Amino acid sequence: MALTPSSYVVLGMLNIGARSGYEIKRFVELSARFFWAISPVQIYPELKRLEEAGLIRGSDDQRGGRRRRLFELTPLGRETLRDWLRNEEDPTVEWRDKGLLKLFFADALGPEDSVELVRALRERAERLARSFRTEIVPAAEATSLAQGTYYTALLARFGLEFNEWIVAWCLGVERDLVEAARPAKGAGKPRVGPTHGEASR
Amino acid sequence: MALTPSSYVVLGMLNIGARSGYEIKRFVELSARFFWAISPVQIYPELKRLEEAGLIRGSDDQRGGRRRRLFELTPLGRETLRDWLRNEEDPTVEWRDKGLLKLFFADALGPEDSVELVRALRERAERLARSFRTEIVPAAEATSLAQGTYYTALLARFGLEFNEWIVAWCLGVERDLVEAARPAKGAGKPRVGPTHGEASR
DNA sequence: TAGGACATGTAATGCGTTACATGATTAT
DNA sequence: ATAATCATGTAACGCATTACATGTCCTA
Repeated sequence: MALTPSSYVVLGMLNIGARSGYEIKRFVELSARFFWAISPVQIYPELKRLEEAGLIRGSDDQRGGRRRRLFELTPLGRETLRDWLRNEEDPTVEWRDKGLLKLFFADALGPEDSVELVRALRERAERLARSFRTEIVPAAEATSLAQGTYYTALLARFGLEFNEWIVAWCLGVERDLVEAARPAKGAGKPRVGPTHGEASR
Repeated sequence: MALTPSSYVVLGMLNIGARSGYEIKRFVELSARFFWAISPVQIYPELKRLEEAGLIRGSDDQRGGRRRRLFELTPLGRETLRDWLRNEEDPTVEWRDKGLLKLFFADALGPEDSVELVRALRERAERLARSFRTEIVPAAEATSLAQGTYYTALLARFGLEFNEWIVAWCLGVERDLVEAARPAKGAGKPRVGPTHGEASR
């Protein structure tokens, strides 16, 4: 059987303490979703496949009328996860950002509308940063503490710092745009050139 | 007819100077690909659809035996693009990064193997930063100059600075990992805690 | 004269999301 | 009582990638 990235998400989540499909879903929502989304519709069939392959072991946990199935990694499953983590295929990235895409085409707009696109991007990053600060980082740190893990919290902080960096970048661009608009008396677009440069470093 | 993000990529690329399907493909490879990938198989049918909808106008350009079709935006097409850029739907992001995903699960590994994951992430970002510096930014600045655009070059610089930020973040983590390994005599994993904190800001 | 860039496609496959469905338990 | 959360799925759809196909022109 061929293992997909989704398989490894499931294996990895079981390894850091998730036990049921539902818990995997919640873990993902609170962390991995930002760099690897996966939905319940993928999780449950995946659990079945992994169990058939002997990588995880499931047991029924009937509490009252509510059924649920608890899983744990088998030694084979743990080794399979570790092998994947260690193997050297180039780690692919796919980034699909409608906000950046719109900004890329912003020359089609006048200055007032285009600065609005930067602002929308910044506000999104501010919202995300806020949710990292108040929800995701604390939850990840709780998990790290409970499970004795390090990278759970590290990646949550990465998400926070990344969004803060985006905010800073947007603010730099917004500053440049108003400055470029001033001397030309609000008329022209800013020209290509040095601009705000090293906003971060 | 319903317009998809791919439709707007095509419209947007025509707006900043691409003329044929092939040129759109090349433009995308040199810029938008990093925040919105799209392949030839999507571009050509899309051109057909947009022409049928009256958003672009195509003409045959037979140079010798080599056929090619040149397109330009119609006024309606340009207005459609501008409307999309101005409308306020939340700009969705999707990030799918196998490197970050692996790092997230790195607790399954020992310290030597897990630092290797950070290094792989950093090296990828370094490669990307290099390709931005030597290829993408120069190409984008040439386009900006030729077409009188601003955001083409801006977004290329964004890609460069973003990858440089990733490199800096990885270096911070790598530093923390070796420091955490030293006092414990190479035995333990680093614990949850303050760590390198504000590597950037 | 062979390889690479130019130029445009078709067909098959697969992956993932959306919408929908079901039922139990806990909190308000 | 009602809503929210727990818990697990099915079915349909659509979008995007992969592999393949074709032919031209230019350069080394």
